[in-house]
Amino acid sequence: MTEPTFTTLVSRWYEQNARDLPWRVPGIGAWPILVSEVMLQQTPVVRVLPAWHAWLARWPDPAALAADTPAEAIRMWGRLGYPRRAVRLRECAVAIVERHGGRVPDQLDQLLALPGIGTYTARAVAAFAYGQRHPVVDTNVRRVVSRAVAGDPDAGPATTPADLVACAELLPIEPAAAALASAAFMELGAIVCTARSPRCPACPVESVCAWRASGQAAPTGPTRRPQRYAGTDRQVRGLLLGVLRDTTGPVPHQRLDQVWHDDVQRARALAGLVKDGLVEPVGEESFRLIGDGPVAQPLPG
DNA sequence: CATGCGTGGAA
DNA sequence: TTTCCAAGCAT
Repeated sequence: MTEPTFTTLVSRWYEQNARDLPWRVPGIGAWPILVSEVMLQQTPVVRVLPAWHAWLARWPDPAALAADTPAEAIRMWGRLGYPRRAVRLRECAVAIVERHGGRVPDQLDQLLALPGIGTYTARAVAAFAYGQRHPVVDTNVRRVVSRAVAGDPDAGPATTPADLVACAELLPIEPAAAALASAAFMELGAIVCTARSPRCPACPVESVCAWRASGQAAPTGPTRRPQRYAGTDRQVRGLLLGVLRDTTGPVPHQRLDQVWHDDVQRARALAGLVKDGLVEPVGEESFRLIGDGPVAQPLPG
């Protein structure tokens, strides 16, 4: 099999144009890469950068995070959004300590079995941290391949097995080159072949792009109307968690009552936070971040 | 497999 | 001002 022109063009472009992101530093280690991948799930790079530095300064390895409380993980998550990821990342650290001696596993099935690690993240860690040859398929890669190879302006809403096969066929045989190609596809989608306003004049594969060749039909908008944020349970959860995050220990429910007027919705949101393992009741009157209790004191003497 | 799950900045 | 997200995951 010959290495496709498309892949070499994108890889060369990447070598010249890649952003120098800290988790791309050679030899950075699997744990920093894993943390970056989880933080980057639905959160923009510019907001991840400071949180990533702070997180790794405090918890340089899985064992350090596993030994701390979920509440502190939620606090250090700051306002990255989707704070369940913070709790899952800590659970992931616990599992890494228990199952793998504190070292991030390098096998795809072992990675996939960790909390908060799905198809994309497992493959990203295996490829970027361990140099293995796996297709790494995120929304950027699916869009790039959909356009340049298939000629479609948009990719499907979710990654399918067919997407993995299509991407695998684009990868060089040599594992390190394959990992670089995957990073290059992602970068091209993030920087040039963006969803709404692709910068085709700056694209390294404009000359071989099927979408371009077929007249570049306009991307169609989202298939379904996205849920509005204002007034949703999501917003109320965010407000409640904001108070709990900025307070150490239990918060009386009267204080939580002030964040939202609708009793029914507020109670539902709070119950959701408890159900999701982010918050726990303390007695009859208060709530706190999960595990945000007094640390066990060593006995005197 | 369609939904729920935060956030803050760009268009 | 309102809209639309941005390197997904779990259920």
